[in-house]
Amino acid sequence: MTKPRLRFAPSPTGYLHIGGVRTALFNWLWARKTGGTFVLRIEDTDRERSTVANEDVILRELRWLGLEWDEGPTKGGAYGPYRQLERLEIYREFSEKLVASGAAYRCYATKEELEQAREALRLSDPKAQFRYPGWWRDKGPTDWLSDRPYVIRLRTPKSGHTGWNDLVFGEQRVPNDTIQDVVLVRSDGVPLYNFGCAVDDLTMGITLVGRGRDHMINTPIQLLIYEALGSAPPQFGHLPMMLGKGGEKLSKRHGAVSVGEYREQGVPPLGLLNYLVRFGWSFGDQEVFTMPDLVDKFDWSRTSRADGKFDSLKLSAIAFEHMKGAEFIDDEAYVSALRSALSRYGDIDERKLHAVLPTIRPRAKTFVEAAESVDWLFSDAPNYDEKAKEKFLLGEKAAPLGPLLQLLVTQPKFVAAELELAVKTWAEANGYGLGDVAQPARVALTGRTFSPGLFDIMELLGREITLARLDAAVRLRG
RNA sequence: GGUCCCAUCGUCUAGCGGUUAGGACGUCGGCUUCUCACGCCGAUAACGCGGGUUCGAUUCCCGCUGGGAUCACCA
Repeated sequence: MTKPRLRFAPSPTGYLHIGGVRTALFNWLWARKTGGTFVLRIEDTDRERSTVANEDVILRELRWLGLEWDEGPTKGGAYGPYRQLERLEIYREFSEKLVASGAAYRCYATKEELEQAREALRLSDPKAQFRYPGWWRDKGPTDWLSDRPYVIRLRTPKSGHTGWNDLVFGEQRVPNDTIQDVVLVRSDGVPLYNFGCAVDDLTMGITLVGRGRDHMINTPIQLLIYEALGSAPPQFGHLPMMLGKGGEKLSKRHGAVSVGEYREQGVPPLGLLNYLVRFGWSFGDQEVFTMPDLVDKFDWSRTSRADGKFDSLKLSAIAFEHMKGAEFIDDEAYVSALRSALSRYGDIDERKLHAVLPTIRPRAKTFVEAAESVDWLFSDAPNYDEKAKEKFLLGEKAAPLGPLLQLLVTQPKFVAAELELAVKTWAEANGYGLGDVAQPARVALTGRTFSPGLFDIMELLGREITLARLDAAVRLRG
C-alpha cells in the first residue's frame, strides 16, 4: 500500500478563509497520521484576481497555524511546479490528447454568440436553464477555423451515470445528461478549474481529495475527465459546509473570517485549529485536543454530513482552554507569544514574563488580552484609568493608602503569602475590610480596578516599585 | 426550475432498534472571593412532520416540509 498523498489547493484571490483552513487541516491531519504527503498547490488560473501578495499571505498564515506542507511553493518537490500558471504546458499536452482521442473538442463559439443564445432563451422561456447547445460537439478537424480563438470542451456522455464512493457522504450517483460539455481550456490556453484540478491531482499523484461540499457538484465532471484520460481517479471526501449564524455563506459580515484577523486578535493557532476540527468531526465527548492527540485520533469516518453554523463564542471558549493549559501551550511558547505582543515595551526580562504566567493563565482568552492585562508590570508608571483614579485615588476611598504604605515600608520580605498575612492582620486590627484596602492599592499599582491578586502583584513588582507607586498615589491626593 | 446534499437543545455535537436522549458553548441561579477572572455546584433547552418496517423507533425505508450547494471562457 503506497502512502497517501493529499493536497490543499487554495487560489490566491484573497485572504486565507477559516473554511479553507478547516479543509487544509483535515488533509494535513490525515497526511500526518498516515505518514503520507501533504501537498500545497496554488490555483492561480484566475488571472484577474490572483496576486502574489495573496499567495504570500496564505503561505505565511499556514505556517503560523503549523500546517506546514511537504511539497509546494518555496519547498519544491518531485511533482512540481506547484503553481498552475507554471503548469500550462502540462494542461496543453493533456487537452491535446483529449481532443485527439475525441473525448474533447474545439469549440469556436464566441462569448458573444453564447450570450446571444442565452438572451434568446431568456426571452422565449424565462424559467429555462441555458445550456451550451453543442454547436461544435459533432464537428471535427476539417471544420476547424484557422486563426480563430477556440475553447476546448469535454464531450460528456449523454446517457448513463457517473458515481463515486465518497469518504464522508457514501455512494454518489449523478445522471450524465445533467452534465454540460464544460469548457476545459479557455481560448487563452489557461485551464478552467475542473480541468486544472483534475490534471494536477492526477499528475501530482494525489490519492485522496478532501474538500468542501461546495465542490461536490464538480466531482462528477472531474471523474469524467479522469475517465477521458483513461486514468483512475483519487478518492474523494467532502466536508460539510461551515455557514454563518443565519445559515448563509460565512462572510465578513459575521465577524472575522480570515486567519489573519484571528492572529491579530491573539488567538492561539492550535486553539483555532481545535475549534475548526470539531466542526464536522467529533471524537465522542472530547472537544479539546493537543495536536499529537488529534493526529492520533483523527479519522474520516467520524466526519459528519450536516452543514453547521460558525460560532465565534465557542471558538473563543475552545481557544481559552488552550490558553489555560500548559499541555496545549507550554510556558516557553506562551512567554514568546507574550513577548512579541509586548514588543512596544522594548526588551523584556523573560524572568518577569515567566513570573506573571501563573496569574494570567487562568484569565486571558487571547495573547493580546494577556499582554494588556500585564502592561503595569512593564510600563514605567501605571497607566491610570480615569474613572478608577477618581474613585479610588482622589476620593475618600484612598484614605487607607497612607497607612498601608507605612506598614509595607516595614515589611522585610516582599513575598505574596507574607504580605497577605501582614496586610490582613493589619486591616483587621484597624477596622478595614480587605476590599477597602485592596481596591485603592490595586489602582495605585496597576492603574485599574481589576487585576490578578494584589499580593501577587506586589511580589512581581518588587519592594521598590510597589512602595514608589503607593507613594505616588498618596501624593496624588495631596 | 434541474441536479446533488443535509436534518438531535439557540450553537457545535454524542447516539449507530430498547438510554431518565449524554457532553460542550451560551443563558439563568448559587458557592468561592481583595477586584476581574478561574474553579465548583445546579437549572434551562433538542430527536421538523406524516406514513410504513418492527414486540419496540431519535436510530431503518418512503413521502412531505425546511435548509444548503451548484448550474460561467470564477474557483
